[in-house]
Amino acid sequence: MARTQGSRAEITGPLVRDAARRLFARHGYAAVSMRQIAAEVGLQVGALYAYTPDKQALLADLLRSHMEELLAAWQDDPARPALDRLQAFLRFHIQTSLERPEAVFLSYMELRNLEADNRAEIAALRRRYEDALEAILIAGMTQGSMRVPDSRLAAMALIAMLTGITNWYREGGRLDQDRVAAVYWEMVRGAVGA
Amino acid sequence: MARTQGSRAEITGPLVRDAARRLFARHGYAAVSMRQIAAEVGLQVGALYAYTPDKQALLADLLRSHMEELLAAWQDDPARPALDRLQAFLRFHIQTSLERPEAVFLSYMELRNLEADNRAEIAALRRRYEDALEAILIAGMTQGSMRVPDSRLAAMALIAMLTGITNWYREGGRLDQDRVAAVYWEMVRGAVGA
DNA sequence: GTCTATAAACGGATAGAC
DNA sequence: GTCTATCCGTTTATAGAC
Repeated sequence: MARTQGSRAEITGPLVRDAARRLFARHGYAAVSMRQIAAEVGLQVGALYAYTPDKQALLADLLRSHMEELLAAWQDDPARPALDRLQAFLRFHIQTSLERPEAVFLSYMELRNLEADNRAEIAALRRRYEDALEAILIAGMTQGSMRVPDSRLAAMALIAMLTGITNWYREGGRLDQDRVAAVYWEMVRGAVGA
Repeated sequence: MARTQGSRAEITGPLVRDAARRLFARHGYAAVSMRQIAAEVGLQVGALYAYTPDKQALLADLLRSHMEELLAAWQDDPARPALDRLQAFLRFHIQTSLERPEAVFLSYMELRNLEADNRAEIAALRRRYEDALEAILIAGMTQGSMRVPDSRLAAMALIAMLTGITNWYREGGRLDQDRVAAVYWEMVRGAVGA
């Protein structure tokens, strides 16, 4: 039989992280107090420190786990045609971004509020993600199915373009996710000279 | 002969705004204290309140004046070919973004820290800027020189893509501003089906 | 316009009881 | 694991002297 307290802890931990993610994304890391996070979960401040050593570690955990999940979820097959891989990347990026818009926003916006070593770690993870896209573009040029003036800049441009969707997309809006992906795919295909 | 105090005020005001812009962009609005801003300018805290009623108004002023300068500086000529207008927009957006990366960053990142009425005002200005780009895309489709699947989404996609440059561009880096503009222009042309 | 001093609230984090 | 209580530094903003 499950221990009451143990079971509670397994639930409370994720709740604390969910609340922190939501509040940090909405108001900014510095603007959110530990008291606000506690209130959102239904705890008193002191109890939060059973789940994180301090506020900074809470933010670093959110960013690190987001990037690690992203990298683990992305499945590429270098044997496939580059254009197919690019379309798969586009769908993957749009879907995960719209599933977790708060984590995406945080990862791009709150890097500056991390201490140097935490920041370097997250930046390296993000760089691996950018490299995954650039590898596809390089393959496309080698295969002759794409033509981009600079693979590094093209990767940065495409990620910025796709991530920007989270700034305006609203569930139940004019276009659903599939339609958005189709529209962006047409533009991306053109941008890479396909 | 100029009054010492009057002359000082005309200089101090902009200095306060410059310091606030720099610090807000670097650390985030909520993370920056009025004391830090004062120290940056060489004042004591109390003196800041001669230039702004409060911290919130200081941020709102920065965002509003940035957007208004942007809109005032953008000179379009609807009589020209749409592709030329689009290239002019691209050059304009890249140049102004790289000239004032801090203001650009603030305008996109700190909207959430404005009170509702201030936020609505800035959002409306930003919307006008997006509309200026969309108008060019619509003209391009009418003229038959462009083909985009959705003019609104295309405008949002292009602005996100171009603004993203501020995230990685470094003066004296691998590519200078003209080269960056040329690379992006090739991608943008493709994206709009030209 | 700028200073010093201060009010009043809020920040992160910890201690000890249960 | 959670609560209450508290420490102590910092925050925005204001008052009054110069």
